[in-house]
Amino acid sequence: MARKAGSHADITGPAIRDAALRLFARSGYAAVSMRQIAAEVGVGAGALYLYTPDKQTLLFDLMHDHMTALLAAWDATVPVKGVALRLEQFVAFHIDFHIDRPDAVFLAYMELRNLTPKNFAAIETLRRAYEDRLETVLAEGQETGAFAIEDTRVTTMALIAMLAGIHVWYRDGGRLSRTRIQTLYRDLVRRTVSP
Amino acid sequence: MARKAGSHADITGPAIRDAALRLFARSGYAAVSMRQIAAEVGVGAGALYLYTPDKQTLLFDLMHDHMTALLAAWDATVPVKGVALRLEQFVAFHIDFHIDRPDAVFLAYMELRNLTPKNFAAIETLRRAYEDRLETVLAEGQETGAFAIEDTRVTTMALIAMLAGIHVWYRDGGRLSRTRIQTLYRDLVRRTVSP
DNA sequence: GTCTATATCCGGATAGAC
DNA sequence: GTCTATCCGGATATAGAC
Repeated sequence: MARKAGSHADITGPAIRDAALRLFARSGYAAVSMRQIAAEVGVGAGALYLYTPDKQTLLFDLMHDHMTALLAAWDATVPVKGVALRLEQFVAFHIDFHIDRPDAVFLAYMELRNLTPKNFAAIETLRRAYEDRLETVLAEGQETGAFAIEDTRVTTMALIAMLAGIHVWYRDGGRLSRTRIQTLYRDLVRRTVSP
Repeated sequence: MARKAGSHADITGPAIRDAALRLFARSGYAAVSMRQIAAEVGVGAGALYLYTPDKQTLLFDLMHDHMTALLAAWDATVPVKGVALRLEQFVAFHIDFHIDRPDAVFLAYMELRNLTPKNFAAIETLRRAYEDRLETVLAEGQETGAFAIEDTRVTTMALIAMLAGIHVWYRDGGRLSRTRIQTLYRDLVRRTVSP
């Protein structure tokens, strides 16, 4: 995303990304026009192209930044001792990270088909890397006998899907607090893998 | 969907729906044009409007028919005795129904935001009704002591999400047969609710 | 029942003034 | 750095011929 030095660049650039993220998440990439994004930011449509070469790149950058931030955040956690606790740490981490970024999460799995093939491949690689983080934990627990898992890959996908499903119904200020949700899902996951 | 009597109506009408379903699932509602659908069917774009008043209604009809078929199919199952077996029946049913209709499944949860508010409400009601079918089974098992569930609603959403996630990675002729998948998920679900 | 032609509008992206 | 004006293509939906 090319960015020229100068007056409002530091404000307008992030504002464009924020607006695009919000609008893409709400209405879908294909249904949102560059004019809408510009209007939300308060600039003319032409000004957007000072910050992004095109609409596709704007989408890709949003998704790419989200996925790399997700991976970096998990890799920056301090592993707790014991694979069972490490799994619980993953669950709590995942819920925290995703509840804080509902729009980016929405994009990351709803707009894959609006990426060009090359961009799609890049995001898929990152997504697969995140799945592998969980699968690594499950495989370790399986080897040590801490877990009893029939098929590691299927269990990985099942748990990721279960956790990802939270965003469908979660609302700030709803019936369940974030901590309560983390407790409930920690227990669901634990039961799924415990011997 | 208005339909005039006459020569090719019985062929073209379903052909339009088939093409629209396939294209919407592949590229997304907003990214597919009426011209594309018409070309896929082999008619001019204008001819589509003999079978649907507009693009939105075409989308809604596809989603609505899928959801009502889903509910009808479940309600038509002969309940097995015992709530634990009934839950296993739900898992096998869900997997069968959804694996057979990948495109419709995709639409039903990816294109919700492209529905008008009124159409959205109608589909949401049906979706909620399906969730309630599962929740009813879980609640019954909880009451009889057959299951040990901390929060029935959360467990319902967690299991639905887990099952829905299959479509993300399932491929015909892949590593796992349908029966194998049903067995694996049956066990995952069983562990999630068993006392 | 379908086609061709068209009305009308809106999309992404660019050029040049300020 | 942003605005205004614009190019150009393609969208939905309709009208009238066959």
